[in-house]
Amino acid sequence: MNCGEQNTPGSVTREPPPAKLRILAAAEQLVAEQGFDAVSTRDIVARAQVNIAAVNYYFGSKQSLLLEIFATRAAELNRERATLLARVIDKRPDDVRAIMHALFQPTILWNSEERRLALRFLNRARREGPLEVRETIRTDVRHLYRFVDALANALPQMPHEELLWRFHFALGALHHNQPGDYERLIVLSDGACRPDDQQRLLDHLLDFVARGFGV
Amino acid sequence: MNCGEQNTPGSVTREPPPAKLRILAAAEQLVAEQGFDAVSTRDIVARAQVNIAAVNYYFGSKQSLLLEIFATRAAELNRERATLLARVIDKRPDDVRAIMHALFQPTILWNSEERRLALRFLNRARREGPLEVRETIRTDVRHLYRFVDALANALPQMPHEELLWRFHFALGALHHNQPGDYERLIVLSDGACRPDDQQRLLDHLLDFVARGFGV
DNA sequence: GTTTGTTTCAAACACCTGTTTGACATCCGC
DNA sequence: GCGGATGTCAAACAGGTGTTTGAAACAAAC
Repeated sequence: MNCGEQNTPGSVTREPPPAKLRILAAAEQLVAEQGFDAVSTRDIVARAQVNIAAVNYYFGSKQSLLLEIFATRAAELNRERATLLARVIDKRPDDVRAIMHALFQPTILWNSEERRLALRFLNRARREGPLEVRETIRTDVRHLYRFVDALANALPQMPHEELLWRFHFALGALHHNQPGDYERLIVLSDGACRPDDQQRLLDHLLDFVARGFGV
Repeated sequence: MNCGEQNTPGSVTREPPPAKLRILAAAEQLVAEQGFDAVSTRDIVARAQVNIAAVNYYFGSKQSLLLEIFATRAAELNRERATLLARVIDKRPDDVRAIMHALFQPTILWNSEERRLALRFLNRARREGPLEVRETIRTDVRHLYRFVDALANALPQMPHEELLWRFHFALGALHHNQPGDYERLIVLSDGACRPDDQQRLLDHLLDFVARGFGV
């Protein structure tokens, strides 16, 4: 029997079967590499070595599958950022650069292929994802409020609107460091600037943004 | 007869027939509004009120049609930027903010719906366009060299690599001001920051970037 | 051994995609 | 008038899309 309505037809206490995990991994990797619209259900099941019906059996639809991956990865990222920020607020609450470091570091410094794919998937979702993803990103800004509050605390003399503009531009500078964005920098600098040198990129980015905040 | 090989089967001296122009306009508008992958040939011909075969008759393929729009609009934008830059170099060659103003202004300040759509199309092309578009953008950086040279001239003491990093981040801050990017700013500021107020956005952006350049 | 719930499978479904065809209409130069 | 190039059209093409079906396989429970 199909039970298409349920997302996890298996007993809730038992761990999900390998097939489900393989679908999640395959979908994430393919979307990260090729983009949201370029990946078909058949591409996913081919890589996961699973029958075509498995996607709808386990996730209800292709879209639900991708939304689940997005929700999982976004929560992971926001949790990591919040942890880093809490540490900064505890020790150096007036250090604007340290606050922005907590925001930037988790997306700039990655040390495993799995993490690289997860971040790439998230960025694809932001830009190419279905309307539901975009809407979630647009409205769910709770995790960003923590950073804005921390910045307002560190820069008490700055008008709030001014602070938010600068925070917005800082996010722009951050998000511009994805494949497809930084290639022109490599060409322009004739290879001198290497965005794949993560630590160096992070340093330069934080320098730029801290100056933008006026500190 | 079809003459599928030629892009402009009509006599080259005569102006293109209304049908061709209607296809160009319809394709640009639809892609600007809905994205590269979301628009089908049939969507385009429906809006242009043209038979389905007209796209391939006039442009050879859907992709060629979109590439032609991209090339036209990109050339327009770069020409405008170059004109503004030349004026700045002539009058205030040391004014970093003025140089960046020449780069930003044409994409931030637009005064017609037609122009808004053209800019939106260009941004869609950058992010979602076919590989050929991405490759063109990546390699054709001639128009950016003028700005880098102007900046290097205005900031002779700055190491070139440093300058290029900052230029790169400035482009990131610029490109982040598109629908889909700035919505969170509106939510975060509870409507106080209005990215649709073009002059205000441009001022804040130039403030931020100029500070980022250390001037 | 039978029953029950879960998982897998080949096949098909209905629909959409970009592109092509060949016939028909139109217009211009001669 | 005629011939040939130019434009338009309905129809079909070949292939891809996400999703569904119903039967089979499997495991554990009784």
